[in-house]
Amino acid sequence: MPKLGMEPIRKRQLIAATVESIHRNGFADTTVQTISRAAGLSPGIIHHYFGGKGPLLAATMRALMVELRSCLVPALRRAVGSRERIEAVIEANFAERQFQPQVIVTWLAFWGQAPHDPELGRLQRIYARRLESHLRYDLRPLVGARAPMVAAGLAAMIDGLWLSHALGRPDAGPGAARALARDYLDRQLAG
Amino acid sequence: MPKLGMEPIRKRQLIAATVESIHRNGFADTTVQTISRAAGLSPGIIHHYFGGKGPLLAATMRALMVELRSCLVPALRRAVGSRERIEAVIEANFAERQFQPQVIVTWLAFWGQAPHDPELGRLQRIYARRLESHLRYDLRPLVGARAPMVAAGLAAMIDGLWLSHALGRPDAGPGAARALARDYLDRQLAG
Amino acid sequence: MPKLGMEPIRKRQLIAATVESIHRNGFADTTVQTISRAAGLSPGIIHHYFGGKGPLLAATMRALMVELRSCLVPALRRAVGSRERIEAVIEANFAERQFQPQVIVTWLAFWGQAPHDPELGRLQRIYARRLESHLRYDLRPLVGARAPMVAAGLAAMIDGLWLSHALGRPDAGPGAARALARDYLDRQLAG
Amino acid sequence: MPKLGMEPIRKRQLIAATVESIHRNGFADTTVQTISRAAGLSPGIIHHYFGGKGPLLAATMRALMVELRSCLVPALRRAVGSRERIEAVIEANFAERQFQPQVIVTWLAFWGQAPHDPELGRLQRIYARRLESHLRYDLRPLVGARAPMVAAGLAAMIDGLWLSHALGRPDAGPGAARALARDYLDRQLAG
DNA sequence: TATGAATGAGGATTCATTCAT
DNA sequence: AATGAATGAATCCTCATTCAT
Repeated sequence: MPKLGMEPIRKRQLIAATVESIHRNGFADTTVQTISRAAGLSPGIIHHYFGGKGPLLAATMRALMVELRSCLVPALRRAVGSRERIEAVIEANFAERQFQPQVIVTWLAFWGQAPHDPELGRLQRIYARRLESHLRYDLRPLVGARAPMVAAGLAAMIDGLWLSHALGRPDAGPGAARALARDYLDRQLAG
Repeated sequence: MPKLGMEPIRKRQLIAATVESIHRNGFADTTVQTISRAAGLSPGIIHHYFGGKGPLLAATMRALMVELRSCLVPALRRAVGSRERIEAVIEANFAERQFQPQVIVTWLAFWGQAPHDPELGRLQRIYARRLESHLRYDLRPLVGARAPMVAAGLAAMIDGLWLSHALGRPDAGPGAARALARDYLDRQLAG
Repeated sequence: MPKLGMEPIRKRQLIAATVESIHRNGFADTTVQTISRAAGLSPGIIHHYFGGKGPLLAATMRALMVELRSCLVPALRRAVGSRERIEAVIEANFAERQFQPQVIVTWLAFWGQAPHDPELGRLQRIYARRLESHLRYDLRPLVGARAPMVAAGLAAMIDGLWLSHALGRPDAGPGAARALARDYLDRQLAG
Repeated sequence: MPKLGMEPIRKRQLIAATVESIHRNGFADTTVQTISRAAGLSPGIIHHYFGGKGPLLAATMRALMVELRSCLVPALRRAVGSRERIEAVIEANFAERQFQPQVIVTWLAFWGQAPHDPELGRLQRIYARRLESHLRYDLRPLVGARAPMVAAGLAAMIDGLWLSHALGRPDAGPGAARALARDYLDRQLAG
């Protein structure tokens, strides 16, 4: 008798194991074996549930995006003005879960791979477009025509701070990162 | 006597081919074959001159660092004040050669791999330390105690703009990038 | 659930194929491919079950030793006196299975490789020590202080006859070999 | 201007280097590179003088045979009777130069390879035939019809003692080996 | 004469994937 | 549902060999 309802459990397990393996071994050295071992399951299971390594990687990136959104959406709902909404975006990006090395390294890996994998590229473009359109939309009432430029700058700042954190640079902890991003925003809104 | 003095020529060729292959195929799909094919040489030659794929990758990262420095050093010499020196750093990082997708993607790939490869990690730490110490040194007379923070912010900004460019985001061309970085600096120095 | 219990079957198959390949191709030209082809299996299976070529070679040598012992032990049990025990050693070494060119050539190959491979060297030393200590122990009551010397001579004789057989010399068939070894023993015990 | 008369010098150098490399690295791990490095020359030189690795190996085995003969022939000339001639054979086989591990290991390697290489096989058969015909010829007047058997036994004894020495067994030094071989002869002639 | 350059076939090994159970 | 068995293509690397100089 087959156990029922295992699918969502196993899928979550395997996605978590993928993040874990990319963090531990790097993207280039992440194999079906390292993932399944990290999940405590057999290699065959990946094909059973995802149909291959590629689809699992794509599913993992999608899961990362969903998670980021699940941090962002409630914060956006609570925010009352344009500025608060932009700050909510910053907060979400530097929320504890998003700012773990595990997660950042995985984002970094997917960014590196995105130009060479159609599905990952598609997801990455969706993420980028969403982030900038959010920012631009809310920056418009605050900085007018400079909105696209400030949005680009803030997006770059956020990603750059992620990168600094992933690379283990000094002064790149969650607190400092948030402060630097807010400081950037403050100065843009001031002038 | 055989053809002599091929070593530096071949080494340069193979390093260029490595950058090319990482750009075209991604780091994870860059193999001894893709590199040697890009160089128009046989796979064996990589071991002849570098002793393996790993050393070639490290040599490529070193070459990238040397190139960046060769953009930076003369610009720093020409600069007369602290501010001019910081602007020289920005200029060098967004100079034409450094801002090619080929080069940026390669940097990105190495950053992703650095945490899992001792030699690449060493090189990456050297690069990060140099950049920030340059910035901090010259920011000190301009922003005083805020120097470390501004240095971290500017470094993140530079890397974030590289990343935006590598990921093909809009408004992330060389001109826009330079403008955003300079704008960041201006606002930090303004107060 | 997959096919279970294949491991011992496959291991025996691969060890037999190793002996076969060394016999057919020589040690230096025995590759993972020649072995797996002789076993009618794929090259990957060797790493699946043994973890590599080296461990398979060591396992093969161990299997040869086990086989030789399995000829020797019951014969020793049946033997009632010192002399009978020594004759049992001779019998075992020239038993049909041990005296096949396949097996002898494999021993010869391992002897040649033993000085350059720690694990094979270890096994070879175990074999040599066991043989001589058996012989010495049983020769002591028969030839007294000359036991070590006679043991060394008899061991050399046995190996030399193996070698002659492996090299296809005339008068080195199983019968002749046994007769020569027994003759050596007789003459040593006589005087 | 080409240096003249280098051929015999280089050939001797390369043959010595082959023996050295087989001793140090084993036959299976002896490559054109290990040989040329041991000779302090470039890899290309082997093809220049021998036309390849195979011919060099054959030349090395031939050189070993010539050396053994050069020990044997003068000793045979000095010998006055059948028994002295047989003892001369024993002496030659255990002469200092022939009983070096370097040399024995090389013989062992060639024996292992001989069944799979026509040229090495041919040489090995010549060696074996010569040794036994020498022994048989001189044993005839001493042991009559038993000559072939005693010749086979003595040949096996000699090779077995070589093997023992190569494998580093105790009581297998040059002195002990010679004593064991002579003892074998004595007892055969006695009865 | 002798070399280092260069090759490409073949080495061991790893990998994603398939499959019977 | 989930596994271990098994594969064969692809990986990095080594090798004997060729060649221009």
